[in-house]
Amino acid sequence: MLHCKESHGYELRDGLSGFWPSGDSFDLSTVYRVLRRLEQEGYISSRWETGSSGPARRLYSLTPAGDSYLAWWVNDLEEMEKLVSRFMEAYRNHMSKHAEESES
Amino acid sequence: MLHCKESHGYELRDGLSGFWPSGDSFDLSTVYRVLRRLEQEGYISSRWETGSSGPARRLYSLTPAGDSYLAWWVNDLEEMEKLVSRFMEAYRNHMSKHAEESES
DNA sequence: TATGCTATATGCATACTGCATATAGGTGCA
DNA sequence: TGCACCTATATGCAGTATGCATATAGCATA
Repeated sequence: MLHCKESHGYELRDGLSGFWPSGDSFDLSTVYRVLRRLEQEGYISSRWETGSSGPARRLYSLTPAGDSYLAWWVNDLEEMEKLVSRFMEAYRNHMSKHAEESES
Repeated sequence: MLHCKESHGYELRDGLSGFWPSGDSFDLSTVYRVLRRLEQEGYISSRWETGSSGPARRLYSLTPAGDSYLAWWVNDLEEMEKLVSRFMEAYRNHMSKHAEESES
């Protein structure tokens, strides 16, 4: 999301909700803590926005290091996807054999 | 794996390694602790096997509750797979648009 | 002026992880 | 026999992540 545009914690949580089933999402405190950690590690940077309506917002944006980190992270997630699909294949394979044995 | 046949911690770790990339797998202590927890929760049960070669083994097998739990767990994992693939689609979509904009 | 929404932040108890370490039986070999 | 090594289970500890509760505060609107 930060690769698309700079944003703040509250808004990011709302955006994340779209990926979750039936409304539940990250706890807000987790979102803020992840943002703090990513900033400490240099992957994102923040500035305060006071002009808009409502209380002040801490706007985060991706740094070049964050850009690289995102690419690495997505790659890692793809590895995890493969791992899960290897398991699912083994599981379905075993279960169908198991069903055949029960039949006979 | 326990749905296939009863087994012990050391062996389960070896079996798990097959799913991981390039040899790395769960830490053994994690395996043992997960087994203990699953037994406490009633999803698996154990018995000691002393007859075979080497030190005594604690053989675990799936209980009926564990069977149901496995089905639930796989279903949950499928939900997670969908979540990840929703993200990956959004990510690739955004990245390809981003590349187009850089071109023009 | 009081209620509620937006927004950020911290405290706390609980839980999981990796790494190190303890323990102990068995196996092979000099 | 003695010793090194492998199998097997288990615990301690520090670091880290999580959910829930709570604090704080600005702004909107009735």
